[in-house]
Amino acid sequence: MLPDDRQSRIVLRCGFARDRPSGGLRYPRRVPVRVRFAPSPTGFLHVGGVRTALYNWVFARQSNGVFVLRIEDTDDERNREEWVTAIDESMRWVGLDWDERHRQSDRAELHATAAERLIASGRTYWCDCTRDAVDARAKERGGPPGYDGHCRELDKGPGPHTALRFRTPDDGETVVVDVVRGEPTFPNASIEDFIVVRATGKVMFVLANVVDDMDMAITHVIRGEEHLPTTPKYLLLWDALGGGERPVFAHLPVIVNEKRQKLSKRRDPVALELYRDEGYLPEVMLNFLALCGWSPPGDQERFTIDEMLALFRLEDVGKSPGFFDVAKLRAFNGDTIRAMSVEEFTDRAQPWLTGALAPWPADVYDADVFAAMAPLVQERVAVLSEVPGMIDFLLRDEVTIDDGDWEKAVKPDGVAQLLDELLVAWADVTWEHVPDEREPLKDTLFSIGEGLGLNKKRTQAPVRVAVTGRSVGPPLFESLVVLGRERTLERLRAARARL
RNA sequence: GGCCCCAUCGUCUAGCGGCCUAGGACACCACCCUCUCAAGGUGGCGGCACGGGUUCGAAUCCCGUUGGGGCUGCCA
Repeated sequence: MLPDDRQSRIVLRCGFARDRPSGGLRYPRRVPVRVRFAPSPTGFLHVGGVRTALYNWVFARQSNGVFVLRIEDTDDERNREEWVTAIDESMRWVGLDWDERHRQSDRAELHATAAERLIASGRTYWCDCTRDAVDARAKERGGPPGYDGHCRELDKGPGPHTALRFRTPDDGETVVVDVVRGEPTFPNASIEDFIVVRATGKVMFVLANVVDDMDMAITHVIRGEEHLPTTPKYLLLWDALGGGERPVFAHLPVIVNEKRQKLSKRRDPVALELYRDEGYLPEVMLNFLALCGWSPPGDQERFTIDEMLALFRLEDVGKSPGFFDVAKLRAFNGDTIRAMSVEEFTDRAQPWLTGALAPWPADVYDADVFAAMAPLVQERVAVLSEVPGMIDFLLRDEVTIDDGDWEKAVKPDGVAQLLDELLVAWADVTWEHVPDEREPLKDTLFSIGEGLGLNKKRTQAPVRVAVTGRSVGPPLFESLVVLGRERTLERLRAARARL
């Protein structure tokens, strides 16, 4: 949390990144804080992006700063309007609200003006080398790939197939002041003369980025680590455009898959909406994503957004890549579901029961049936999309019997007789099950099983499979009471006939 | 290839020179509970990549090695 001196609304002195006696990274803490999350609408919002957005959002909120959502939609080839909507929806779903929202495509004029200023400054030159020519020359001289400065002194003017390059310094170095990484330093000689304006006249990503950050008075650039290598270019442009005090950077560790590679939209299941539809809870996603790169002091792992607001410090963000561990996410989600009141659980499961995500036609659902089963279902699901599968045998007229389960549970010797006796006994037993008190259903079943030398597991298994279709599910006797005597006996008879 | 980044149980992490015989969580295993599956309870397995320094003392600081990753587009 920022101290009270934020009120001064001026640029503050440097502070210590950590309260360690041995000192630490010094970085300016400017106020008022203005941060931005800048996704490009080339696909759904992915979990790594949400993590970045979250850190930005928290950082802004805890210092009374401004959180800017900037849609970087300057790549006509890949942008789609529907993805813009998807980003907004995803952001809303997890509750990350923005104070300002901009479309980079609306700002082309500003970018063009900046490009002109760059040209006027003499720091750029025109180049009409094709990619192939650049590669060919690199290959020829046997040097590293990349642009060789071919057109530097050729004094070419703008024209078709001609792009504008920024002339990088030949010596010196550019250091990035980074709250999480220290001060990565790049020799300027290793930075090639990069393109800032395409032959089409459109400015490139770095330039647009710099111009917008400058114009929006961004104080802290919090983004993925993959942007670190382009940061020196950013800084060179920032200075060339006279941006004044540079923003402070925080390059967040990448999130990787099980193969330790950066999460990719193409090969990994990373769309936030995927998790939403599967029944992961937004607060759990946020908690889990917060942990991808940061952890509160001590052993605490579960926290609310308010707790995170109180505890989060950018300088405590870790440096090493983190694996997106869905198993752990599931565990978190299950715990959170179990911690809910039954009312809340019922409420939040509705999309999968009666909404667009429900696996059955609207008239199949019966709220009374669900109400009777809810507490039992609640402690058995890890994600909400598993809810309908727990009770479908109670709602549908037909049960689909799992072949594997049938073989294992119903085929064994003695089951036929078990079913025969059960059909008789359950025909007039009191149809109720009150654990620890009256358990007529249970008692009759197990005494028949016992008489046939079947243990409890083997006794309940065939009944479960005959009635529910599967060998796993919610507690049997409670389910039977909801199902009712007639339908239960009907299914038992069907199973007996099938044997 | 070049530049940059990273390195504690299988995974995510705590650790900020002595509280470390390295703590927690997820996963896994065993047992208990039990009508199945879960949940819950108890216990267990399991780690400071390697090599040099610095220091009375290093998981912690420095250097190197190795390993992993990112970037290297007229994409963002």
